[in-house]
Amino acid sequence: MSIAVTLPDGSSRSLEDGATVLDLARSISPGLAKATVIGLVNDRQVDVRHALQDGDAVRLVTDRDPLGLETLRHSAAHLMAAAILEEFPSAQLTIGPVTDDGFYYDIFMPDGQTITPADFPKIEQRMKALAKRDDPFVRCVAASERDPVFQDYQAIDKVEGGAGFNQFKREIVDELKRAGALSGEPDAPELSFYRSGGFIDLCRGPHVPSTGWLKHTKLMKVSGAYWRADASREPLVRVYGTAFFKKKELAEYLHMLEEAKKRDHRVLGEQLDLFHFVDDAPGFPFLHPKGATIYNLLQDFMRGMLARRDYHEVRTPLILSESMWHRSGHYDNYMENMFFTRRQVRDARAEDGINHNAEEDRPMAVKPMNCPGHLLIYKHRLRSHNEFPLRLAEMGLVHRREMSGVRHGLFRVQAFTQDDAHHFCTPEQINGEINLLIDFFFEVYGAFGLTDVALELSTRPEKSIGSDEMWEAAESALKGALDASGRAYKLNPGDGAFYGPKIDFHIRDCIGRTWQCGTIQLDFSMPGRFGLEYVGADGDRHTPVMIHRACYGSIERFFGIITEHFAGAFPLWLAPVQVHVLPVSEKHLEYARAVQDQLARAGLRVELDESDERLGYKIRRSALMKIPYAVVIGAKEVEHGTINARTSDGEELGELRVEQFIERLGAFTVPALIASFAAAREAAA
RNA sequence: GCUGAUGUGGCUCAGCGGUAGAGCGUCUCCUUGGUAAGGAGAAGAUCGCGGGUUCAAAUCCCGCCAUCAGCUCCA
Repeated sequence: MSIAVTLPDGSSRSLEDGATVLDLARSISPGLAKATVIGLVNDRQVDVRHALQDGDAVRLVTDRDPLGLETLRHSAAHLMAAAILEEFPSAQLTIGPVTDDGFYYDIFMPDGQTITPADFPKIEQRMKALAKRDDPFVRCVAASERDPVFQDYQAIDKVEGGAGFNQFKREIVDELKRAGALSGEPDAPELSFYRSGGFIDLCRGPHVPSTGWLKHTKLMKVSGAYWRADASREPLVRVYGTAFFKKKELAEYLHMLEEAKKRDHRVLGEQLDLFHFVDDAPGFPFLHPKGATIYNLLQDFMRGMLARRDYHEVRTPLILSESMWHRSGHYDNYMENMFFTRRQVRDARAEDGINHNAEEDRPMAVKPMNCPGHLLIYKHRLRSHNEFPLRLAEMGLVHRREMSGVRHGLFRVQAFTQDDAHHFCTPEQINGEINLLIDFFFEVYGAFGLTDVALELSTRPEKSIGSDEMWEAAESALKGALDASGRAYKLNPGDGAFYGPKIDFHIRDCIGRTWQCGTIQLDFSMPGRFGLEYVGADGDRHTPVMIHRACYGSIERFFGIITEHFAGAFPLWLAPVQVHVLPVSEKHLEYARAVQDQLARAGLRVELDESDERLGYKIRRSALMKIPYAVVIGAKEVEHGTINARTSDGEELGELRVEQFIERLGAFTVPALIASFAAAREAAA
């Protein structure tokens, strides 16, 4: 007797009757058998010991699969729960799910007991011992509450001194029973338990084959939580941990967290005097001179890139009438995130002399997006297809209300500048525009050394405007352009903008974190709502297609991202101060001023340290401010008419003439940088 | 929005019922110095905001605001 199963590539494999997922992996290769965490059988997750049936479609999930890592972490949550029960026998387990970067287990601690990070070493010790035993995770399905497994389970997770087991698991079991578990019906949900060594937990599964897989775990922190996330219910202790397949991966993750802490742009923003926030303007950054320099350079660079691609820059108002936002659909879809104006009128009859509810004949709202403004510019006169593709760009300042608790430095603010643009074109031109944009964006990110960029295609969300046909056409247009570009992309169903599907650009920084920056959104809806038209070659009027796009996304946020990416040591062209002139003593000030002048005339941003400090101190201060070059001026330099340069990380360039120094710097202005790109492209072509 | 923590000179923090402290930064003076911290002195604070308790509140209680960490659910 044998059975046949199919694999994702469509091939079929025959196996002995009763063969398991693991047997299937073994039949392919021993390496695969070792790496297989779980199986996906007919789209259902199962343990490797699950017996296959004839005709099953099987995918083997390995340690390289995100789902494999999720499974590992779920199993690690069990391991931690077992260790915690050993350490705190009266603890009652509730739920222990996986999160983005690890797992947690919510635990009820009776009698005012608690778990703190001070308990972590003991718990981790026990987890290590349990992992070392390499106990298999065994799935057991209970047929009834009298089932021995159920009885065993109750013996472990019981309320100390009490008869039954804990009320939380009881609730879950009762819910499952209501859903039909233990009913004996053929399609009833199973009431399953997982046994590993002496520990049993109620669990849907699946799990890694054995606890030996769980050697690389770490407890991270504790926080409070409530049962069922309901503040009126029992408070629980939530213990967080993380787990990886390999020791190296865990070490890298911990190192990344440490690095991220060191690079925190909010801290660097203070240290490097870039920006700050004040309580009375929550989520509204104040850019200091140095921060504003970087912000302006980011804009300059983008403008340079736009100039080579036939964009027309515009400026549109911050505030438009509310009716405009009704028409655009923002009012209905985005109201909670918008700022509205309110008219205040002096009124002697009012209690405080002000009428706060003065009637507004034209209520106004602050723009959360720039598109309506651009639509109005388009609409100002009749357009012809000969102008297409028409690309309107704007460094547009938008305001968006954010729920309290989500603001975060420059990453999540309430006012930010989008490097926004809208392309108006014919349906036939979509493909070309999308491809232009993809290359464009890659070139921009490359200028910051951000070369690891992933694309995602997001489709229609629940809350959306426009007909089914429109969405279908828009989605297939984007997909077609992406396929034609030959670049890999991931599908992200239901995550599009309310007016159209989009392509998002996720960039990976130098410590491995990813950030969504660029976006290209196709919109078949807004032009119609605003009555946009163009005269086609046929002399008839048509509705144009509109593409919304931003490359940095938010300049403020991008600023934050590169601050962390470079750890504050910005590349020369972006450094707010590029050269720091440090005279050894007052006696060399005059010559130092001449050097400063010469460097500034060459287009460098130069600062002269006139303070009455010793050289060592000036160098230290210069290096801490991460100014790329320090130029030392002493008696020798004055005499020779030279300078003595060093970099912020201590590399000495030695004594040289100012012209020689400047020559060595390469492209340090935005125009020079952009010209170097053009030269590189020509060389490649 | 929810949970927990925090809010003291420009910055980082100590003080936690009894006259507001330190370090860094700033300013002044001395020093004229060669590649990551010379010395001395001074200025600088309605202790987040508003109420309350107390003879007395930065300190205790309540509310609000802001910040930080996390969460926004089926084993």
